[in-house]
Amino acid sequence: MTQAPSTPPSADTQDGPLPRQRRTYSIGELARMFEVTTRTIRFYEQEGLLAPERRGQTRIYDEKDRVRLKLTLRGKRLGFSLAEIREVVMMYDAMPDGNRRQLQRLLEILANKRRNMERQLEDIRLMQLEIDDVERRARDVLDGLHD
Amino acid sequence: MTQAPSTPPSADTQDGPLPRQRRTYSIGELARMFEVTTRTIRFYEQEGLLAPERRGQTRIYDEKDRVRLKLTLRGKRLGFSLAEIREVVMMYDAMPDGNRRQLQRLLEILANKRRNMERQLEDIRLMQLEIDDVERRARDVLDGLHD
DNA sequence: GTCTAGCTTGACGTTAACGTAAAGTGCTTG
DNA sequence: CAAGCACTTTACGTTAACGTCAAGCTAGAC
Repeated sequence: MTQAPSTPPSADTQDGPLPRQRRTYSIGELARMFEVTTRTIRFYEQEGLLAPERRGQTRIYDEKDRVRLKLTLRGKRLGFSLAEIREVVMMYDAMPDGNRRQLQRLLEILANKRRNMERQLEDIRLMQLEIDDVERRARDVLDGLHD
Repeated sequence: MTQAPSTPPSADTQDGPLPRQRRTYSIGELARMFEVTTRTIRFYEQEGLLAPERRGQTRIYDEKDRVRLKLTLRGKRLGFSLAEIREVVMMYDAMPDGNRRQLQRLLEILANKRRNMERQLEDIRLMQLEIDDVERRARDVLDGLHD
């Protein structure tokens, strides 16, 4: 429950115009931030989705890591497996020097995900209609129950 | 691969205005229809999501069962657990004589699912933007690769 | 110092959602 | 009637995604 930023002032010399966005996070911070456990975050690293630096033994996460975690969790909420997410993330990272086949494969995957999401959109639309219907009926029954 | 409706003509007497929608399905038909295995369908029954009639030992599915399976699979695609789906489905079935607390609970669950789906919609929107971005970059790199 | 909070690795446990194999039943088709 | 196919039950196996200890390191607070 205690919130303490991982980098307290530390009264260093040199606090000029430091690269503004160079903030870092501890594993616990990220865990609270996204409401997952530290175990989860370490597991994602083990699965190749994150690769934080180390200060000695301790993991240090930067902005890029945070974004990756965010995207990963979003992917999860949409039902993608960690393996799928990793595939895209890794290809994205290797993009600048990716060869043609890799890039073509990436485009395929993206097209797939797009189709997947189109379907999900449709599913959501339909499911919302169903829910509307069920709710309406439930309310009707409730109204009929004026004791 | 062979498709044969479960109720071949059977050359019975009496083929007048039979209750038009009284069609039934075998487990294999449903499986092919929704591209799941029969194991899956039996599993759903075991989990209380389906309750087909029996002709002897064999399961006979009617239109209502088919719809249930459809809704179940849609729910799955949206990331709901079988337990969640069952809860809604069972309450829906028990509705006419459901007591007030049950119905209130149902409304809660529905509100929850609604929130869930709102979030999914947002996730999809964001994810689509990400994908657009990644795809654009991939294409840029590909274009730069004119050998 | 020593105490605490938060970090580490390692390893086994757990749950959901099926897969898969074995062995038997029942219809219909040549 | 024998073959074949779709169906049945039983039961153990599998995979993903973590949970849950255990045991130990480390940096700052008192």
